[in-house]
Amino acid sequence: MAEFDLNALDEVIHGKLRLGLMAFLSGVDHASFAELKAQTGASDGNLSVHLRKLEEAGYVLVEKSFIGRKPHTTAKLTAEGRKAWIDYLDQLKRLLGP
Amino acid sequence: MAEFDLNALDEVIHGKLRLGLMAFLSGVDHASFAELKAQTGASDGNLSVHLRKLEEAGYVLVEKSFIGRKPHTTAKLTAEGRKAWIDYLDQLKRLLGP
DNA sequence: TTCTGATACTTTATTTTTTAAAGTACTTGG
DNA sequence: CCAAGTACTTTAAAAAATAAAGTATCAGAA
Repeated sequence: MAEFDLNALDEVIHGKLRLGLMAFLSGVDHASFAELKAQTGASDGNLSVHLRKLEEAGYVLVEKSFIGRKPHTTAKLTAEGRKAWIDYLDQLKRLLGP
Repeated sequence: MAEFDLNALDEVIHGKLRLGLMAFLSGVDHASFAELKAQTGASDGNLSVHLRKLEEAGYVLVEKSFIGRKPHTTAKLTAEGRKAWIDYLDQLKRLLGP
């Protein structure tokens, strides 16, 4: 009964944009909204929405501050997020085979 | 401007269930509806829908025949599907890093 | 100084996907 | 024959992704 265990693939991470965000964030300490936007090519709206989902899942920590009067958002992986990322990668490898 | 090129990730393949189907089909010559269902754990409805999407994309060839009076469906990757699969894997590797 | 365009976001609405539910058709075991 | 199971498809409902519009600030040009 050795199934291809699809349910083990983390939904939250699997979405394309979020996958890109996680991949990028896994390689840096933190990143700004603008950096994430440039790296992933996402629209503002998309980025905002998906960043929030990752935040709600506890995978990224989003910090909002002001530079002068302009809002400035930075994101970084949480410990939980890093773990989820590693797990996701493991599952993917298993799924994709040898 | 070296972006994480998310758009290069094939939408059709990326969906979880279809990813599982492609992964499984890439390792066998062909498979029956029942085998695919067992391997992926998908419900009948889901499998039917996603199999059709893969078919519409030209990635799998679905053949329907009768064994006695019962319908029997088998699926196998097309050449195009195999290529798309390899491309997908390449893109994924690139995205996920080193 | 006032207008224009750009940055930095969020919220809401629209569309697309995914999943779940129900339905059809046939077969097999009791 | 009847109940239960296989093998699907179709339709409807839920969830997700994308796009559009809106708020607020800033920076440069007229």
